[in-house]
Amino acid sequence: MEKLSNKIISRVLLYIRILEELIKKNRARVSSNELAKLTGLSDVQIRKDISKFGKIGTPRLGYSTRELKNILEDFVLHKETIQLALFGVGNLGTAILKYPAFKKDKLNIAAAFEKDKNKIGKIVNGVRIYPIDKAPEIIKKIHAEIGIVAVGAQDSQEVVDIMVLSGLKGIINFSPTFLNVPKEIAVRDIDLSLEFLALYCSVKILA
Amino acid sequence: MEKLSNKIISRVLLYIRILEELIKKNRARVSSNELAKLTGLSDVQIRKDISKFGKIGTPRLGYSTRELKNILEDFVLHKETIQLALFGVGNLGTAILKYPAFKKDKLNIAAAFEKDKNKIGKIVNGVRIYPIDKAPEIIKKIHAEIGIVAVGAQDSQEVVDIMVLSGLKGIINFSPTFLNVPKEIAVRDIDLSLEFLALYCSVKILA
DNA sequence: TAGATTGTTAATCGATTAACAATC
DNA sequence: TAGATTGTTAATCGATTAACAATC
Repeated sequence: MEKLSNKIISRVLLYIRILEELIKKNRARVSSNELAKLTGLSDVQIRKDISKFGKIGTPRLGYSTRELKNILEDFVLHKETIQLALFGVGNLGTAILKYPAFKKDKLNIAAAFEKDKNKIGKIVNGVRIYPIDKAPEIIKKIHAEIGIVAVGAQDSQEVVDIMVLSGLKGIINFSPTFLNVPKEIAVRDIDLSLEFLALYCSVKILA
Repeated sequence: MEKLSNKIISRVLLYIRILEELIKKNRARVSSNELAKLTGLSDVQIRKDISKFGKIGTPRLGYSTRELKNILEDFVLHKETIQLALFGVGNLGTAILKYPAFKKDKLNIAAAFEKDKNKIGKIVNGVRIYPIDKAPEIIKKIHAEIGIVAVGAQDSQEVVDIMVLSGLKGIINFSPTFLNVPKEIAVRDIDLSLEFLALYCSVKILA
């Protein structure tokens, strides 16, 4: 099967969410037209996306919600569990820990690190908080592959250096700073600043 | 000037960030090549993006960091201040309130709403927290245009109904649920689930 | 003048949409 | 069989990259 672009994958994750809602409501079937309305995308795009996974639908009847969800999920979620390490358990870090994950067994935050001594040793949502200097040792032990930067801008580079040292292969960065990282490490920057958040909204509003 | 795509605008916001860093380090000039290294983009793309704003660079010398930053900022940030209203002051809501905004006078969270009575009346980062049922009244008073959904999945639809009622024109949704919203309201969904966060990272890692 | 870097035009690539054939 | 909906092929659109001319 041909490799899917990130764009398609992120739409597929959206389809999965919506299919779960429909299944919860005991809907057995759904048409591309209805999915279009629910997602804001076009029906053609949805059929095209789904067609990458095979001939799953039935003319006149649409798709089986359950079958479609299973097929999409099987593809999107890797076979092996990926372990993640969280750096920073402030408001943002805690929000991430508590955010619902729909397949906890495939992606798992295995440890969290903090500099605040009052938080060390605590367990938030099942995840234990360690001091930052233990990171290299613990990350190796738990085989974490991806690190999440949820510390303030002033601490982020320092934390990232430790992450690199610990052998992480990917970094999800919530800190609004430019990170110096060896290029073999994948970095995904996520910007929660008002400028970014409002971007698409306000462009549409002001257009 | 031709209208810019969201893709370009979000790169422009990145350029502004990096230019600010460079200015802080007293760098007067920067080449497209150096910006390419700092952003991970190609030098051609950077020159192409910048060329949309005019002939700003000087062959052999590159761009003036200060001039470029001012021009980009002037364009990206609208003239008028946009007021926002935040719904939900839990961990995520608090993180958003505290996240650094680089032009606070252009985008401003003017009020926050909560159902938790213990939080009502408090002020977080300069923003007062009101009970949710006051939302329609207060939103009209402060002329808020965009609302941020930072409540749990189970409360999100209820909160959104109030937002629609209050006359907001745009919604930034952090809740991992599908929202029922009249189509004249712009919705931007932001997914903080591990699946989404790890998406690009893990695809790259596992590729 | 020579060399480096910008800015632009043309080519390529990928994603979306339109049209329609296949199928239940 | 008729009608509705899927799946696919071709056309369009937009974004990126390559090549190179312009300029300091």
